[in-house]
Amino acid sequence: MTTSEENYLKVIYHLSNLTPKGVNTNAIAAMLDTKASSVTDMLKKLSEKDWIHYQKYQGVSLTDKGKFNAKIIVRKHRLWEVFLVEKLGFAWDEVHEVAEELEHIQSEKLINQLDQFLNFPSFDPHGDPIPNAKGEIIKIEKQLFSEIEVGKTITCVGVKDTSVDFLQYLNKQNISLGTKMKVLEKELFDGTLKIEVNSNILVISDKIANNLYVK
Amino acid sequence: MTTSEENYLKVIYHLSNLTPKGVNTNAIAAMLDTKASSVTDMLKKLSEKDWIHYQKYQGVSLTDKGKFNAKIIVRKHRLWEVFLVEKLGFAWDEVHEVAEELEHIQSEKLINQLDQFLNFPSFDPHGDPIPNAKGEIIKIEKQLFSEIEVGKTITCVGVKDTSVDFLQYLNKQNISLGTKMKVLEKELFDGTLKIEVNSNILVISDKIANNLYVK
DNA sequence: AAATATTTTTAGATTCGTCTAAAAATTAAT
DNA sequence: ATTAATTTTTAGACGAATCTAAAAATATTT
Repeated sequence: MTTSEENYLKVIYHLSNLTPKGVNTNAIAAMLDTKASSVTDMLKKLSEKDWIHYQKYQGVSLTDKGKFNAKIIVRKHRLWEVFLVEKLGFAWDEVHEVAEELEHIQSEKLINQLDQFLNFPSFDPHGDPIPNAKGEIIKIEKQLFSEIEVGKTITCVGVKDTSVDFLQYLNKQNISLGTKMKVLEKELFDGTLKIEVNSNILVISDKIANNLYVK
Repeated sequence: MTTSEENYLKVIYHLSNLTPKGVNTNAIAAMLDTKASSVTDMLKKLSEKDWIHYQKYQGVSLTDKGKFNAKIIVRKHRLWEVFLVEKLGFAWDEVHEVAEELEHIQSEKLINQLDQFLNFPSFDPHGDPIPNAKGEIIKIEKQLFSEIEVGKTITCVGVKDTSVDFLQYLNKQNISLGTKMKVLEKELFDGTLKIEVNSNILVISDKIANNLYVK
């Protein structure tokens, strides 16, 4: 499996979890920062290898084989992220790019030993669950912060957007996994929230609240 | 720098340490398991980038820039090998292939943090020295086992050949880094040695003795 | 020093993943 | 239900890294 093929599988996997029906060519192209025509070419190849169901103009979905492969790539990505943060002292906003490279290293033994070395972590530094060697993922109930009622106190358990900009914004506000936050006010007009974090009052936008998972 | 370019630099670096003059096209091709014509193509590219001195038919040598790059790749390779053995429980005959992939991950921070995490090791699991971040390598005096006189007791400090076959032969004979060995007899005709290892008597061929570094 | 063998380079082709531009199919709007 | 807009696919090309086959340069042998 080439690096390029792996990247396509991973993107289709992530998009499948958002789009119940088939995944669009254009959506894949946008995620991979490539052209729709390149995507079509690759879809044919992935279909040949029986990793996706593909019918012209109808969008794609992963086969069982393809889904398993995708999960293993996600597993590798997230385990490496844990390694970088826990063992090498990286910040959560520094790991993505390096993990994008490390996830393509081909060695089952490597990844399973790494898993053991890290004590079989269940979540990566952004709160996303790590598939086990069989591709199984534990599902945790979590809500978007934007859905929480006024007066409730919740704990941050994940981020939806994992971009450097967003993560650094959270750093600046001292929000990280495990941070407790109380919703003080919610603006009906634009969804802006006034919240209490670490005994400070903070105003966060609708967009921020829509990218924070809490419990 | 592409993976392919890195592999060429690394091979030229290793061959330069054996061949004082220019490195041959054919030698590079043999090491990379490719064709001489492919090598010529790449040499032109490396020369363009000022990583090698190249004149048609004259063999090549690394520029200062090229040599530094090569040493950083060697540094990465050997640090990853240490990681695999020390942290993930790999045997010394299992690390090469995986390290060949890991050495191409592009992140200065990654490799320097890894170095620190491993406590700035000086040698890899095969006894080869690890260049520091500046590309400096400590040189240790060591001899080939084949050059040791009868009656002397020495310690294994490295292997010249790092192939799986050779390393597994050493495993079988319980020879590893740090193993003490005494030369009991040396056959003049073919260089065969009779030695004492871990209170056992062992006969090793000339070829074995020529691939073991001792002190 | 000429003939032979070896090494290296060139020329042209191939595969992979990508691109642009244009055509075809699908979806949305009037 | 046409027309218009969008999405997707096809056709043809390109750069990177490789290959084969043949030509050119260098090295070796007699």
